[in-house]
Amino acid sequence: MPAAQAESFIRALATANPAPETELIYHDPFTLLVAVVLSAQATDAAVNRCTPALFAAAPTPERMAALGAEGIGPYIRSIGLWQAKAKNVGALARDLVDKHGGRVPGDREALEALPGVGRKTANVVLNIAFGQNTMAVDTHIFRLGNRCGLAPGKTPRDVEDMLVRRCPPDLLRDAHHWLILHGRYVCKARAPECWRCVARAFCNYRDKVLAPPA
DNA sequence: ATCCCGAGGG
DNA sequence: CCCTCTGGAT
Repeated sequence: MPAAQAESFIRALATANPAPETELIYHDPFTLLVAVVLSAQATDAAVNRCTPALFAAAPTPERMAALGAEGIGPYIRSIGLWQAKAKNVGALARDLVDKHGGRVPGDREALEALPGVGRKTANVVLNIAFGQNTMAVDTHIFRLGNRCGLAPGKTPRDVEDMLVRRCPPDLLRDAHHWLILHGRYVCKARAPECWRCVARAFCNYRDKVLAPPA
């Protein structure tokens, strides 16, 4: 996709929130980081349901580290992969206390060194909590990009670089967040809801799955 | 019954 | 590259 068209594509997606009911409820670095770690393979609703009690019990890295995997587990048993996540979050909080003065580091290298934190999670935290020019390319964005011919045959990392390069600076925050939601709730893997997609004009598959259910 | 999905490990 | 973890969605 040509540069000018890519910018239009990003602009279209960045100006419409497709799932206002699942809006991100955490914005400070620590709760955001933990919430994102818990989000893999779980619905936003499930994460938003169980995290308030968890953060009431452990609002800081110190308290979370003290809770440990055994103490964290009971709060998150309703979401997928909870055993691994409890372990990761406990170890992550321990690392924050021991290696980062109880603060969430604001650089990629340190974030990705934390247990359970990969490139995608680091990019979300860097963008939303630290205001940096990053884009988290998860499989939702990757699929959306592929269906729209954003960067045919390219790797997720290539797509990430392209989005960072093409996204107008004033739209960075919204583009990052709304792109994920579009892939997750509109341009879904199984039953995409093309009839309410703001990127229809760019999509190569729209004619095949455009109609709403009867 | 099968797919979803990010991180980590083989 | 492949596989596993797990509850939820379909």
